[in-house]
Parts: sequence; C-alpha cells; structure tokens
Amino acid sequence: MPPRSAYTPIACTNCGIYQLCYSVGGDTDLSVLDTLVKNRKTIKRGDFLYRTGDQFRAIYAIRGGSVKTSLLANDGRVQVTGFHVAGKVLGLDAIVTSQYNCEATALETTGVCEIHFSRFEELSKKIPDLQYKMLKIMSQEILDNRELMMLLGKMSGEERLATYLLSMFNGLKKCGASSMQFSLSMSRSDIGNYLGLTVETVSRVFSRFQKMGVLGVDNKEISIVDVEALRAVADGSENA
Amino acid sequence: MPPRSAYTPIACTNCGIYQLCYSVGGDTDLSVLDTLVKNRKTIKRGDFLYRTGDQFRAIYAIRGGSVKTSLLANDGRVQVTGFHVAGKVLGLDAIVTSQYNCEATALETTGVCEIHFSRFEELSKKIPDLQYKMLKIMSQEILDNRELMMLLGKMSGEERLATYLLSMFNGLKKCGASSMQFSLSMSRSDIGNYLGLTVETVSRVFSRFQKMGVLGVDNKEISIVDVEALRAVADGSENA
DNA sequence: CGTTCACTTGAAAGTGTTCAATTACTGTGG
DNA sequence: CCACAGTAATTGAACACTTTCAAGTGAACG
Repeated sequence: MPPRSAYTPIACTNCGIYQLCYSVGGDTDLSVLDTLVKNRKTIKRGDFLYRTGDQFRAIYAIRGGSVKTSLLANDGRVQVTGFHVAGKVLGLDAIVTSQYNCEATALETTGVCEIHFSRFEELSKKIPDLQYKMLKIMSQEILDNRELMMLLGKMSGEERLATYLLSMFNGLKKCGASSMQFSLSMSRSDIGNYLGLTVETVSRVFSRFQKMGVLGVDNKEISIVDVEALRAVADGSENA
Repeated sequence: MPPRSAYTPIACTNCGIYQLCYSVGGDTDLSVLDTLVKNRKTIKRGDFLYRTGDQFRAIYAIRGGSVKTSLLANDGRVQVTGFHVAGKVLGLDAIVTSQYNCEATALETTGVCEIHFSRFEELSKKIPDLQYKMLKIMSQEILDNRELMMLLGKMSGEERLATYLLSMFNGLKKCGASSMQFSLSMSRSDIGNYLGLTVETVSRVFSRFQKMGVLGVDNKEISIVDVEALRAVADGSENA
C-alpha cells in the first residue's frame, strides 16, 4: 500500500473553515454561515489561488490538498513563507492593503472554500463571535510566524529540517492521519527556500538523517524512523 | 546639540492608538473611545510590559519610548522578535492563547496606553469599524513579520543591518523627526539577536559601513551619511 | 579610581554556499 | 511501452561568510 499523501483531501471537521464558521456561539443561525462556506473551488497543481497585487476580495480556507505562499522581493528574490494544508485560512494579510501581498500556489490538486470578505464583514456585524474567531485566527498566524523567525534566526540546518519535518508530521496528525510515513508535496528547492537553505544543503541533511537512521527517504516519500531522535535534533539537544 | 533619540516621546497623532481609536467612522461618539485610551502607564528601562505566560488582559499602544519583544525557547535560547516605537500596538498575539507569548521589555522610559481587551470587545460590538481597524492592524503585523522572514532567510549580514537601520530611520520619520542622526536604544547584542547575527558580526558590519563612508557610528549614536548607498546595500545591489 | 559590562578587533574554525558534474525522476511523443 | 528531453535531486570540492574563541579597548557607575 502506498503511503497516503500528507495532503490528500480528508475530512477535517475540527479545523479551518469549520473553526472559523462552525464553532461560533451555539444558538447562532448556522444556515447563514452556510452561505459563507458554500462557495467551493478546486485548483490544480501550479495554479495560483491569488497573486501579488491582485485585488483583495476573498479569504480562502483550504479543504484538502496543499498550497505554498511566497513573497516576491523587488530584486526578484523569492521567499517561501509557508506551506499550508487542510484547515488553514489564507489571504488575511491582504486586509490592510486591499491587495494580496504574496503568491498562493497549489502544490497539488487542492480544494478551497472561498469566503468573500464583504460577505464576511456583513455577517460578522450580526455575529460578534465570528469577528472574535477571526481575531483568534490572525493572532495564531502571528504566533506561528514568530516560531519561524526563531527557526530562521537561531537554528542550524539540521535543526531547521528536523523542525520542519516534525511540523509536517504534526499537521498530518491534526488532520486525522497517524502514519509515520508521508509524502512531501513540495520540491527540495521550495523546502530550502522556506528554511533559508540551499537545495544542496537540504539534500545533504536528508542524506545525513538517513545515514543516522532517523529517516527513511525515498525521493518525496519520507518515513520517520526515530521520532525521538528527530525531536532531539529539532530541540538542539546534542545527544542522539 | 545632541541628536534627538529616535524614541523620545513625541506627538504622534497619525499612528498607533490614534490609528486604532480615532480614525473610526466620523459620527461615532468619541468620548466612548476616550475611555479606552485614557488608561496610561509609564515603565522604566528594563521593566517588563508583560511576560511570557502572563494572563492576557490588555493590549498596549506605545505612546513614546521603545520596547523590545522577545521569544523564549524551551532550551533557553532567545529570539528578539521586534523593536517597537510610538504607534505600535503590542499584545495581539495573546488573543488566541489568553496568555502573552513573549516578553515585552522597555528599552528606555516608555509610555503606553493600556487597553483592556474585554472593554475593547464590548465597544467593538457597538462600533464595527473598530473591529475592522483591529483586523487591519493585525493584518499589517502579519505583513511586517513576513518581511523579517525574507531578511532572516535570504539576506547577508550587511543587507540585514542596512535594512534594519533604514527601518529605524523610517520609523523615526513616520513620527515626525527628520534628522539623519539618531540614537539606538538597544544594545548590539539585541540587534544581533534580532537579525540572526552575533554581536561580533554586527560590530564588524558597523565598522565596515563607517569605513565605506555610509554611516557615522559613535557608540549608540548613528548618523546616516549616504542614504542611497545604504539603500543599495539593503536592496542587494552590488554597486556602491 | 577601579570594577564591570558593552563593544571592538583579530585569528582560527566551522557551516553553509557555490560551482560543477552525475544520477534519478517525470512527462511527452513516437 | 520505450526513448528522449527536461527538470529535480544528489554528491563532491573549493570557497566565503559568519561564528567562535580570545584579547583588548572604552564607557558607565559605584
């Protein structure tokens, strides 16, 4: 049996758009929320969900698949700012500027739920709890970004990759899967870009982990052989 | 005449708490907003505005002075996540967890405006525009953090310091000052930590900039001699 | 006036990058 | 279904930048 992709659409009722829409106060009229959620879209690998400079109209909740977001610098440099799976809400950074500020690209066939912001605002005037949920989601995003700052500012190559793999693994678990084996939907070069490393370094660290008996690596198929060791590396503990 | 500190309290009516409270819809009852703003506090250099794990009760708008925020890792490592001056709203990352998730330390005598979150929520139910302003502020914070990711992930030491100095310079300008000379309220080691560099590297780059005729450096007193050159370095243009 | 802490500077070492070459995939058309 | 082309990934060697370690200078404060 081939390992399930980390990102194949799966039921994920405890996160994402559900988090945003269905966990509001008990006695709210849910049918009204349904109108937010119903607008579904599917995009193929390589397609853009939105691009830098596009007029901001909607936020998106990922239902299944995976999306990468990346920032374009003036000088042409690119920084991958995140990989996102089922449950993630994208496009929140566009609220200030009324334009999207990054590229959101599907890494594989991906289903999203499109939420028109005007509609959202309208509804949230009636349902204060919805606003609060949104604040929470954004607050969480700020927190997550900070962890990444720590990673980029303080960690070695090995620590970065270990941390990254664990976060992929945890994301997978959160969506209900439990296998130690999964498939990465992004390229080595995307991973490197995200972690502030070159492709070569990423590749070398993968090889090193494999030699150390921590990982099994077969191209995009990753299996975690020794979670504890991986955690130890991620935490910077210098012991095996 | 000694150069004015970048962070001495100054009138800053176009940003921060004003942004949050006074730029809401025209016909709102402003007196009600005043109750949000009135709760003022002053803290001394080294004092904490809040600490990791503290119960979340209020957000803070800086009125004058400067604050550094830093993240504590399990293994004791510290990551400075930002330096904040007049206008900045702090504590937003605490909304999800109901606890503050970082340390906020005054770098000098600093005045803040304490806004109780419960009070804010209450008011924002009546004034939807207030909620929207908050979304915008948080959205902006997400954007800012992303720039930092680019800095940490892609830039060389010189680019980092140049970018940092320009952002300090711009922050100063936004608050009304216009001098090319200012004083840094944070230590070299804080700067290094923030930029993902060691103290030694920061010091060396400062020296190099001085030798290049880009900066004048006298301990904490910085004067920008050649802004264009500094911008060129920050943008990664390899020409002087 | 001396102790302390912050900052600077130098030399050696290390980690990741760059450049270059090879191998492994992927997808397309014959 | 295979061959081919093009891209992705791996590996090696030389190099560069930043770090680390160590020493020295300077400013602040009792």
